[in-house]
Amino acid sequence: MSNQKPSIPKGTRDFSPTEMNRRNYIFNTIRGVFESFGYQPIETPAMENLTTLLGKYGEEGDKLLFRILNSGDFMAGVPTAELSENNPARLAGKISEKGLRYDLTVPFARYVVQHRNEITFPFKRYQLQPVWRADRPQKGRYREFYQCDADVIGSDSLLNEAELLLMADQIFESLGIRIIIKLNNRKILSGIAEIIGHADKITDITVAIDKLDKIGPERVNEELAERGLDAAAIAKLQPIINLQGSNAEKLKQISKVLAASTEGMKGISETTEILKMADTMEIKSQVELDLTLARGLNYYTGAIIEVKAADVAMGSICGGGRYDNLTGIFGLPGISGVGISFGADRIYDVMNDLELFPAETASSTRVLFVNFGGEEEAFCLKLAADMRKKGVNTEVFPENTKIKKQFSYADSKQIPFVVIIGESERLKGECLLKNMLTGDQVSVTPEKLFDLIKG
RNA sequence: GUGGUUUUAGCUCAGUUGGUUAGAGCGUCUGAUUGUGGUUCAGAAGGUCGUGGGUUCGAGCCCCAUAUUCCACCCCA
Repeated sequence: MSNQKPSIPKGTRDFSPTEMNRRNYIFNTIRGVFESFGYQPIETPAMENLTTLLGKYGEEGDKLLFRILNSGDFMAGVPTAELSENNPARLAGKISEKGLRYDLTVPFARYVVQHRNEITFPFKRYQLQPVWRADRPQKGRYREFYQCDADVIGSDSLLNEAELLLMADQIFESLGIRIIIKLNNRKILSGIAEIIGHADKITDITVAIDKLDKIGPERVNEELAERGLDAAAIAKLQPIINLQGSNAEKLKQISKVLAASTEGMKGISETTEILKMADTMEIKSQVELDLTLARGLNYYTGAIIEVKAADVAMGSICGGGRYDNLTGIFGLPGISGVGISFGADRIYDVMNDLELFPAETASSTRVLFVNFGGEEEAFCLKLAADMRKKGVNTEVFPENTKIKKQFSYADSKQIPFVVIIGESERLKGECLLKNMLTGDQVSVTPEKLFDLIKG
């Protein structure tokens, strides 16, 4: 066996105990809010059939799918002629029929169709699982990362949209992250495209407008021209590109432009309604109507939601929207869904940058019993079991080694209390409790230990 | 997928025009202290310089390939 250097694939990471404690803090917060709104957990397999995944994320998405080589003799069904053809796409289809999931929404759509007879609609589910993308890694971008999705399927009510905004508001408030919620609507975008006479160019228009705050209005106009829009159409777009003011003012201005578009006006009334409900729900974060928001255009049909951290430059940390016919491709048309997805890894990075993690996320152990072996050890084990029954996270040091070593251990794990029971303490029926933070020691009876430790 | 960038001890980084045995801080371990951590002092361990080739009397340093990191584009959580 040669001595190989250990490594992990590009864009993946190990999570050490401190990171895991912090990540779990994020997951628990998200899960808690999801459950408080009545969402129920499901999980789906890491891998899906490629037929489920392909074609759902556009051409780019297909390229970013991790494919799994068929087991056994994966070359069995490939005619020798095709090997020399140099057609990777065609060959890939024959030697691979499974892939790692790219997001949680498409597998969920598949799940809903497959389990339609067990599900009561509206169905509210949440799902906290990793997804994989063969993207080139950079800051805030990983090849394996966790999404935390909450979706409602089988309800057209805009109450769901507003509720998702409220959940985002509550989650980021309890994590201590100040956010800006951006809201848009696919129907408004369609209306704009329709009005300027380029309904077919909606993707080009939105992709270009999406870059507004990045490259500025002039270069957006250049890009629009490059993407095949005539001068008249670009001129008509200017009121949209230069849109300013409060949400109400923006809606007023857009409705003037879109008056002739039924779909556009529908988008405006939806957005007005969502904003009104968000207001009733007393959402604390800033909610901003932003027409340049064009994420996930491949399947969103109504509201589009994106959340950015107010105090850190990072891609979006949360995104979502309504999709009217996602289950249609799997043979169940006419079911509308709306969902939101939290990017746990980016939220972690934001919290790390802003130093928002509470100190107690460092370790979960509250008390360590020093081990002196023999009868003292037996005594400690009983006491420790009692502590755990009362809900205190408790460790007994596994070996009778030097006290110094045992204290160092407690210190490095940031365990706040250490209990010392040596022969003299045991004979007196007492234990010595040390507070590691202050350095104070008190001698107490085992009965009183819990009260002093429970915090 | 395109262009650029990074890689030296567990971590963060020095390392001169290519020249003896590659250094520091932090961390780890041991001891000062056989019932006390975090502070202090002393000592020790830890490197095929990302990997594989090449040039050279001689390569951490130069050349090629490759992996990896980060950044911009594309796209996205």
